[in-house]
Amino acid sequence: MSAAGLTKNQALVFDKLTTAGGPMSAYQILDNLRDDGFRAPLQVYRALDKLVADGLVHKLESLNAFVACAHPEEKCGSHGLTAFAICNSCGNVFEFHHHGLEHDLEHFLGAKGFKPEKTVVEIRGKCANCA
Amino acid sequence: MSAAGLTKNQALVFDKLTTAGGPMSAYQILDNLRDDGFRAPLQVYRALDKLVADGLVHKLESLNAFVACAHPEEKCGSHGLTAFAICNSCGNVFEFHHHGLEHDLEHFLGAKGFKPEKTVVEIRGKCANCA
DNA sequence: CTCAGATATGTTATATTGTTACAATATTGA
DNA sequence: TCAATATTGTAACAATATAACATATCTGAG
Repeated sequence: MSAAGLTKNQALVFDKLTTAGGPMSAYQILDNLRDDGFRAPLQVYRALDKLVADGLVHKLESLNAFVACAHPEEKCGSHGLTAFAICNSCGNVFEFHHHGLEHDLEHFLGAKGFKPEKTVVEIRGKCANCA
Repeated sequence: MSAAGLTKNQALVFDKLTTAGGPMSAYQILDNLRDDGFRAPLQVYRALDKLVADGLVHKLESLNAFVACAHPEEKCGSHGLTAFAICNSCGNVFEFHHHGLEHDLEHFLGAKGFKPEKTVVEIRGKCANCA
């Protein structure tokens, strides 16, 4: 399916991530799109850049991997900071949003004159199934 | 100087990071320790593994870099979640701790049965000097 | 002391992640 | 139509990290 306004490569990458339902590295995506004509990492990274900029995909910094947004219909970022709980056992990623967190951080950092642009919150641990 | 209980390589890496006063990539550390006999990345990564495990050094996931703990005297982790404000302009890193944040996250995730093991909080933005 | 186990270090090669530079193609609108 | 723009293709490379194995050093039991 894939959201509107995406180019062919962007749609391919987005579909692959959405179908996977979990995080994939750029090179996993590349390997999975060989049959669709993908040959070089740049094809993946360029698509990811756009998808991340649009909030359709998130980068997991502690994993160097990418995951489809859990609710691409709403503009991600409009409902508080985006955070991820990542299970170290099964690899499942749970995306959530937390206004309190965002307010706390803004208040704390605002007092120091720091202007946040992008906030990374990733909690690594064990999910309910693996605990 | 360097804390007690460190081996030669660990002390060299720790001193280098402490002296730098800011984040360094593993390969920057390697290059800076050539004169001390460092030849291969593994020498750096092994030292970093120990230093990070001991809480003397933190890894900045969004930067793939490492920084000396701002207060190695106290065991890091005993005073709330460790977080970093990272200036996108000057590269300065401000380490801070926030109990509220930690409680919020624990409460929120605990309700979902998720057991946190390590939490990454990195706020990228502009510091007071660069804003 | 001494020597065996454990720890730390050294070295080479390789895997993984990400970017630069440039060429070709496709799209769009005046 | 055709020129400007956006997108895609390709090759080479840079940066980050680990695997596998060899050597050296340290430490404690005998």
